[in-house]
Amino acid sequence: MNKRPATLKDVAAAAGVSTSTVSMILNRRSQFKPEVEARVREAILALNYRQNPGARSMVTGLFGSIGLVVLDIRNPHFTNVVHGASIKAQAYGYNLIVVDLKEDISHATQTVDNLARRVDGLILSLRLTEEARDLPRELGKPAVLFGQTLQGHFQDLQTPSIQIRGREASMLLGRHILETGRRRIMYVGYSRSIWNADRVGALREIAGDAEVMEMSVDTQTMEAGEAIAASIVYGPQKVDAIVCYNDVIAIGLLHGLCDLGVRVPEDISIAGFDNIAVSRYVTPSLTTVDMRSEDLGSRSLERLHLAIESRDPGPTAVLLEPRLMVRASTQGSAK
Amino acid sequence: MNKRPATLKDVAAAAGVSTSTVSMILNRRSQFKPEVEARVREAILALNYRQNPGARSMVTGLFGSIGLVVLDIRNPHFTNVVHGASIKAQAYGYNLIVVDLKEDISHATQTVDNLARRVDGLILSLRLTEEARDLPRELGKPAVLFGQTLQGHFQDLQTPSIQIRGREASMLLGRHILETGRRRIMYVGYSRSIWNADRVGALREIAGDAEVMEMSVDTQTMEAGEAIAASIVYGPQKVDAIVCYNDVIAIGLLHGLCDLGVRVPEDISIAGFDNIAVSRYVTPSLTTVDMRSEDLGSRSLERLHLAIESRDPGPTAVLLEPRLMVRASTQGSAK
DNA sequence: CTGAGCTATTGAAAGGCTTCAATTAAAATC
DNA sequence: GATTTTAATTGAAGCCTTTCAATAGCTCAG
Repeated sequence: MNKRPATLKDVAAAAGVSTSTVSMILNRRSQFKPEVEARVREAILALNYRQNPGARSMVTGLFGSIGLVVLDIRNPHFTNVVHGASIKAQAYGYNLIVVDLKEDISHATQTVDNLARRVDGLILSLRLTEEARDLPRELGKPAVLFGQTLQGHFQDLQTPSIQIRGREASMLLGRHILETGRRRIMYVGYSRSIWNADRVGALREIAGDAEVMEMSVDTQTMEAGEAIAASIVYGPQKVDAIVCYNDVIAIGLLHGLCDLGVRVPEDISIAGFDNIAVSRYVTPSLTTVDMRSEDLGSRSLERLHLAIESRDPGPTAVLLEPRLMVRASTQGSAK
Repeated sequence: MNKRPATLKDVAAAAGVSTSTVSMILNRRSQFKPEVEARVREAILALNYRQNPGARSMVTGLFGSIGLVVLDIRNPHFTNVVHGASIKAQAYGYNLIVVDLKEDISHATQTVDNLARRVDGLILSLRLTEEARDLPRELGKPAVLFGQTLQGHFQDLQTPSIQIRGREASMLLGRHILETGRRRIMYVGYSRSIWNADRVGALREIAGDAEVMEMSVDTQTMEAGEAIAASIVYGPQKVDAIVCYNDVIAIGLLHGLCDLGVRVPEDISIAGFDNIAVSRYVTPSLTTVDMRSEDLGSRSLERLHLAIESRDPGPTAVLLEPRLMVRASTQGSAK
């Protein structure tokens, strides 16, 4: 039942040709008599032969796998990135090795370095290059970075990247909030994020006479968002709108506010980033900015595929436009 | 910059020993003079040597990877399974190759068969064995199945499995709903699920004089849940409680009901399965049954690890207990 | 009919690692 | 100090595939 899998040699013997012939046919390297080819294909089927990936990778240096490193797979944003990448990976015939850092970026260099030895290319969160700027170049493997643009960073990257305009995203959201008459905006950031300054900066730039305040949570969880509600409501600063680092935090916070009897959006309006699936289904439905999570994943994989085949490069950095999704949590003017 | 990575031979030369010695040390196969070992380790560090996984796998037949096949990674239930598995994978030093079937089970056999050739073991959704009963045995690789028990199935599996008691889950939820005085229960299933009969059966078994009705949706999305709301509210049958196939559908449906002006839980109470993170954060918060998603993943990987090391078998099927999570969506008696 | 020019096919090497039997060095015994 | 035991180390084979130079088999021009 658990018999040794057939090898190239077995197939060659069965078809009465040399192993080279079989290998050539498998890799479409040259023309063969149709009759020979048919005989070989038949033998392959009969023996249920599959290439031994180890042996193959030893000589070609290729693995047929791509490594995808995400910060936290439970965050639907990253899940969607994985999903997008997975679709394309399947189309191109790659396996996807998913590494979940679980927000612990400290061993990332080590992890990525290890991963690099067993894949044909890597898709990495832009965030990682902040820890180790030269990481992608030291890998010796093609890599693509994905994530949000960061003012003054990532532009000179040698490594190709799929980036989504971060400042535009903030401004889209900020303008919408200002248009609804809000004047005291709280930005709830994620303390370990490198984008906080960018986000707040963009908001302040368009704020005019409105005030933009700032605070942070320590984990990207709904619990963290919920926990912060009281300090906003009972804090010293009056607030009439909240912009959260992402939808996960926003949803937690939204829930926390409602528990405290705050009316959303009448008393305080609230919004997030990412446009995760559930945002439309919380109450009130959450205004957010679609950060193109799935596109980030699929385009990264496409770009990486090109790099692996060493075709093109094409533009090094692809910029994606965020999309504002206005929903109930910011509808209606301030009272 | 992109110089050839160091090989065993390089290390051996640098340390002044044979390649066998280095290999032995790396695989802790026998005792060496501390001094020799130190010299070798130093050389490894100095040359930044890493084993070539291809070459290694060729001779050992091992890959250092595990394949995890899920039905839909965007469903937080499966995301949590991946997360649980990922934690243990990291602990044991495996890479996790995640394959997302995207609910399309038709090519599963092919996909899994391919995957099996490049991993040391597989973690598969129990659901797959329904398509191809002997799949795990034909793989020639250790496998672990995970998912819900199904009356009259999966008990005689030769393959180890981590199963969660499905009927108990339904009964836990059913009893709770009956205790709140509901008498007309609608079960909203997923049309492609093989567990519908089990779920409904379990509910009917404890229903007494209460009525259990049944309908289905075609995709496991919030949209699908939302879309079905009207047909429940305006349908011919009066309903005072809804049990959904999972939280994703339940959340969509909950939203749809609220849009139609139905008061939850006063008019209709609603519950789901899985206990995904967001269930606590929708309004009203959703009663559900925790299906131990993360444990399913982590225990599957632990079990698989044992099988790969060919230690034990231990019990073939591990049964996990579901946990009822009572929240606002079913609180309070029927009006 | 011969030899040149192609084409279809093959032989053999290479790639990096593990393993087992064999060798050498060290330790123990008398 | 010579000999036996035991421990530390190594040589060489083998894993399976790809590739490149080389061969064999044809065709065709002269």
